[in-house]
Amino acid sequence: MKQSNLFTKTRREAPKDEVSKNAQLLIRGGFIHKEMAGVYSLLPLGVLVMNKITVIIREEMNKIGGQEVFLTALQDKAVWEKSGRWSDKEVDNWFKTSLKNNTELGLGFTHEEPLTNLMRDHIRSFRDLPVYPYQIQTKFRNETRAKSGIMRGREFLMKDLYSFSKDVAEHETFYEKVKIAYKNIFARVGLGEKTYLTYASGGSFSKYSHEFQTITSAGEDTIHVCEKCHVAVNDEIFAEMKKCPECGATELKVEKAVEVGNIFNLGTRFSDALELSYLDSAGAKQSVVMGSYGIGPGRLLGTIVETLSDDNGIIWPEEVAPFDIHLVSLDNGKVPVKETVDRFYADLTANGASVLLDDRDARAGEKFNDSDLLGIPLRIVVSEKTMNEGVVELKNRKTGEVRRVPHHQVVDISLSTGEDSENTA
RNA sequence: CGGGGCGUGGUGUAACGGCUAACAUGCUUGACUUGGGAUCAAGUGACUCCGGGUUCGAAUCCCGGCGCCCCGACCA
Repeated sequence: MKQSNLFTKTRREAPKDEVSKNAQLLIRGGFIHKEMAGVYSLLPLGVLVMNKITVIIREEMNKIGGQEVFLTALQDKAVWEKSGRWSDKEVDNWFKTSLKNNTELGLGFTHEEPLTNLMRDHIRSFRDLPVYPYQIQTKFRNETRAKSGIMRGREFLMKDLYSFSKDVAEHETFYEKVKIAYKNIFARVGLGEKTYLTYASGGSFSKYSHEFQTITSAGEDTIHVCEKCHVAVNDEIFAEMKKCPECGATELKVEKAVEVGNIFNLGTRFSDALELSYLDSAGAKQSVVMGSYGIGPGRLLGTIVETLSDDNGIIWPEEVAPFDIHLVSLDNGKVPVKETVDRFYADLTANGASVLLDDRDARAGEKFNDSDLLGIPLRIVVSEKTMNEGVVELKNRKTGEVRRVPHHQVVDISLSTGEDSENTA
């Protein structure tokens, strides 16, 4: 798209009430708008990135048998009373409201109960299992303190996958598959290196649960990292575990980290409470074994910015960047820059690249600064200078590497540059 | 929810209880420019968060409300 058509503006300074790097850069670049504390709207650029993230998540979920559903935000009190989680004593971050006739409703902070209840319509026999529905939608939590920009809000996008299995063995097989799917997701969004499978307290049904923690000073959690095994132990259980659960090493590195995903064994907690059962091949009634697997796409977005930016702005990984290429036109009217840029735009787009064309009537410095701030992986500059040499300038946002490429090779080289970095991500 | 800090043009800041609330940036117009937010000129833009109070006089002091940030507690 043409940058002159983009209604959002970049700004030099972040609002003073934003301290976190993720919100500062995302606001300065025009990706998000703060509505109130802990509540952010996505602007066009933010939507582009968020869609990239959710597409990756969907692909990986579908690959392991996930089936997407879309559940309601308004929640039925009666369903939650069955599991005992309607009470404010059990769950203190409910947003609750009511109908005109005073019937109480909740705004979903999670969806175990309604989904389990819904699945009763579809699970009768062992032949109906296993099944893996998932959802990507807004959750509401009345946090006593929103903080860290978009990392901990009161309204946020969440992906939750739920597994319904015949027995513990079947559940555990799937649980391991999710671990791999999650690793794929974090690698694809550019956080693979810094994200650790982390052992954490498990609740009532298993000794441990697993979190995925990304190392960043903006994180709220403390983890003990085993570099050798690329796993970590959450501080909350480290006193008891004392070592790497995989190699037994006791000298672990203490890091601040943010929880970007978690996988949970739910056992039969919800299936029993909501009477979700099936008949086995012998005709006997059995409890369904459940698991839940969350990733917060919004928190992921914040974490990417938090960990992959530099002093000049954001550095988007290839797969989540709002555009593949930032085509910057420096047109002084002396040589036909515009015609050339338009041709590259058409050619690149025709070959499948998404391109943001900076066609604004602005000075080079402003355009370069904006380009760095927006963080599109590849910048192509066309100016009088490059025109006179019959080349364009390609600059890699991440490495800073600059190459001059003859006009006839621009499309090929630009597209392959993207693929290269994708493979090494 | 406990503690602390803060609310001034769109944004970032300044202003002893006392002149027309200042500066930068943004935005508009023009000039000159065209490879890292250049320069010059002229404009635009604020009931100083809201409501009370003290005072001859309040952005400034006091009370209440609302909002925002930070630390802690909490976080399926």
